[in-house]
Amino acid sequence: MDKVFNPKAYENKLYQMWLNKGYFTAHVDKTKTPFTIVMPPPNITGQLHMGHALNNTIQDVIIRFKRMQGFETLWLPGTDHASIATELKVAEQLKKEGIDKQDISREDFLKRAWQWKEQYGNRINEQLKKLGSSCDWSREAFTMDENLSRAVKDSFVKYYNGGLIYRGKRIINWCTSCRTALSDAEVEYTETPSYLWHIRYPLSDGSGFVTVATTRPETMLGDTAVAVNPNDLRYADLVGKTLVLPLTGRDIVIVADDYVEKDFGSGAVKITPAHDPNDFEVGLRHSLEVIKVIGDDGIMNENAGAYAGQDRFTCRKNLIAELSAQGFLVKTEPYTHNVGECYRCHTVVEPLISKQWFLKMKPLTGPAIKYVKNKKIEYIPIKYEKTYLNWMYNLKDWCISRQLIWGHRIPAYYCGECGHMAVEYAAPTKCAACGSAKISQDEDVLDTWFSSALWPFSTLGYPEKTEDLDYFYPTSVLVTAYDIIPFWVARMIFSGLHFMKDVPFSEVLIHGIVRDSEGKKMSKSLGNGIDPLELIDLYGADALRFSLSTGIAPGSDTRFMSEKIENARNFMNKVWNASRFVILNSENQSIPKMYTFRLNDADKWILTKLNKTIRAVTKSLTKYDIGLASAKLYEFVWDDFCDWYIELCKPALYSENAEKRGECLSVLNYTLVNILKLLHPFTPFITEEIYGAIADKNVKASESIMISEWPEPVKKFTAVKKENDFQNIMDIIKGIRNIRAEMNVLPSKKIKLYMIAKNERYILKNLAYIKKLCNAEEVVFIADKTAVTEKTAAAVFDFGEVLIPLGELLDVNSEIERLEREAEKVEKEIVRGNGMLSNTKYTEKAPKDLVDREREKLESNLELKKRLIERIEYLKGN
RNA sequence: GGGAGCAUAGCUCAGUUGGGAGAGCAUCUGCCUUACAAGCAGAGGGUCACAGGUUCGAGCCCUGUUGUUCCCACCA
Repeated sequence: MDKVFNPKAYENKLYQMWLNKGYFTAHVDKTKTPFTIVMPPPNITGQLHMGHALNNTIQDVIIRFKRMQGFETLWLPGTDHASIATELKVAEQLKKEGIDKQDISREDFLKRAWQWKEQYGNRINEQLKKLGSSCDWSREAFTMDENLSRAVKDSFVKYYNGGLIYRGKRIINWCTSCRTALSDAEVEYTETPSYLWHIRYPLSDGSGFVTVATTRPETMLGDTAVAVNPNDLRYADLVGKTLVLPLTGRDIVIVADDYVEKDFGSGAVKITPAHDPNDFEVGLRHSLEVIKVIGDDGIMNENAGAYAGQDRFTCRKNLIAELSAQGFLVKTEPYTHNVGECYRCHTVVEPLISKQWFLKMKPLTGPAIKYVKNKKIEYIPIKYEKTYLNWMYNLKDWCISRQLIWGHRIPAYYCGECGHMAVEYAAPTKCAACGSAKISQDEDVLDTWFSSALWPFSTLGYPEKTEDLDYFYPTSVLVTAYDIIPFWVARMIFSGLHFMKDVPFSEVLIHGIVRDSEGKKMSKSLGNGIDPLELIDLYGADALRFSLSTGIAPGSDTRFMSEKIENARNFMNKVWNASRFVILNSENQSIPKMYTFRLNDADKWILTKLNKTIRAVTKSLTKYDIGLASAKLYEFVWDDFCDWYIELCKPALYSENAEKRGECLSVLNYTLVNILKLLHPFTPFITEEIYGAIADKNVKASESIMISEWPEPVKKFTAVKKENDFQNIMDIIKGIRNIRAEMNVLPSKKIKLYMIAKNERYILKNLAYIKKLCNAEEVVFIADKTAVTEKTAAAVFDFGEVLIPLGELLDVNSEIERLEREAEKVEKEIVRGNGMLSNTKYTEKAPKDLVDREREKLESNLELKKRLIERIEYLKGN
């Protein structure tokens, strides 16, 4: 084994070994309980970033833990076709070749998109393998695979036949750059400083004017009314009259509508039904004309009169200038408001009226709310349930059609003769109404998220009734970041309930996002992203995984800091070297099986600690509290096992007694293997590599740690009391070390110790530890401190004293001061303990074992105080 | 406008059912002690944002205040 751990030497090799052995592949096995996770499918445009690394580390920790616990685990990977994102990438690629997307045929574009998929679609999966992800690649899915597309078509037709999908003209969010409709969830709002322009609309009869305010003046060309609040006395007698729309000369009517707030602005609102959702509603209520003035490309259209052909923002500028010149512009007020942008290309979204396909939300959200409220689906942490419910309550119908090429084409067919529309699973050959064969399919594709919503069951074979679907659905836990709850989690829930009549998963584990060291979101535009692959290259996949899974609390964001991964790397090195120590010492030794020999006090101590760690880690992982589990492990491995137990083992290991050596190695190997197992879900590579090198056959039951059994606590010995006793030995060691350090005794200097102890026999039994760990060469037990005439410093305990002769190194006065400080501390403890125990309410109400412990503490403190005072008196007397 | 979170050591963060405040990094001291200097031993450092309340007991539960972050809505 190398002196320093070297992940590059084994990571790829081990992953290949796992693959070859088929450990990742799940089987339908009715004798076992399934545990299933469907991976949030990364986009085929994607490259592994820290978010993926965190998300997949968490999933892999859970899956590996459950696999070792004996569940039939399936972690199902796959990728998403990412309609808009991919289409943008492909169009970009074409542009570099001088080809405009509009200029090539649908078929040619699709060919290119599939080429992209072939070329880059698998990139991220290869990167996930580097991370150690133990997913079942044999079941890998892609949202546009034939069977998944079948699920999409099937569910669309079912929704349609059930009256849940309809086609209609509504105001939708339109991206003028992607040239497609977007759902509400796909619009990102950013606060943007702009202006509120106040414009004067003259009354047709010349008797005055009404002032309206707007942030989007260019839409006034499509105004068909001005609305006021019905209770607004200022405008009461104007309702029904007409105004002349400036610059157009068109007459528009004044209507009264509750939507208008009296107190905002002038209390009069221009109404553009074609370009604003609220105005559209007003328009419906008052049967207003709908005039669309902005085209799909963001250019003013023929209805914009003189402004036709101008870009919407150029038009805005020109229009303002003209209004101002003609005296219609009353005021220009600075105004900051939220502007919607396309979540993919960040072009300002234009609300406009358009004929689109919608999925009705109300019938679907009902069950989706009920199942979550009834805890059939549990959010972890629970606070995200509110985020989800809040979103569900306020859902409007989902615009699911996209004017894109790359995606699932909508299975609606139109007759070229009579216009009859049919929504069918398979394309009809002739029109059902007129018999014509002139049938064409709807040009639109579906929102990417429509297919993502079916992921937990489409990947398992739906709509076929497959064995997989039967066995693995509902899945167990969904692991994802909170930012995707509306897009994905919510939609999977209502889709699963609707089509499968059962929840898609029973738990949703929400984690945070990885931010940079200053707490900023990592993004391409900021250039503050950190490449996980570089980190793997520098520190190893295990270090990256461990740094991502430690110090995190469920649901909260983490900052990435290089210190953190360095620390994780150091920990890996620690594990490596501790293992090296055990393995090298085990060479050519005869090692007995555990529990065939008498355990010594140090063994009992470490095994008790191991038992506690096994319980704690298992409990935390069961609750998916990855951060807590890894922290407990870290502490046990580094502090208890490495810093204490290994050191305690050295006297025995370096002794001539082969039997003792073997027994010691038995406990060392046993503890080490358990540590490796507990650590394996977090750091699979290093633990597998070390497991392979373990020589003690007694503790190695399987060929790979990955498929070994999860540790169970051993109830064989009641070591709690022993642990306390051994704590005395550790306290003695710590006390002596402290004095040595404070008195500047060189570590290499051997010292002599005098001991006065009530539990002399126990200490005697464990004396070798004290001698070794304190570098003491001689220990003399005495009955009374007066037996020592040398100048000594003292470590004082409730059970005795350790006197360390220091000769001229010792300044008696400062030793007295040191002991007095200690006595003071103890006195405080005594006052506190007395206070609590004299409070009858406490002794009555607090748990009995707690009170007992408090009593014991008080007693030992009283004893300690007594000894300290005696010691101080003694020194003063000299 | 509505909702949620956060505030703990110099920094970044943990903190289980309410039962004597923790880690890493940084700082200070001493050590290459035959697993590990990516290390070892020792030390210092906290009014758990503030003010109330519940309780025998509060970092943790309740109310309010201040600061801060995020999500949703989109009143022109």
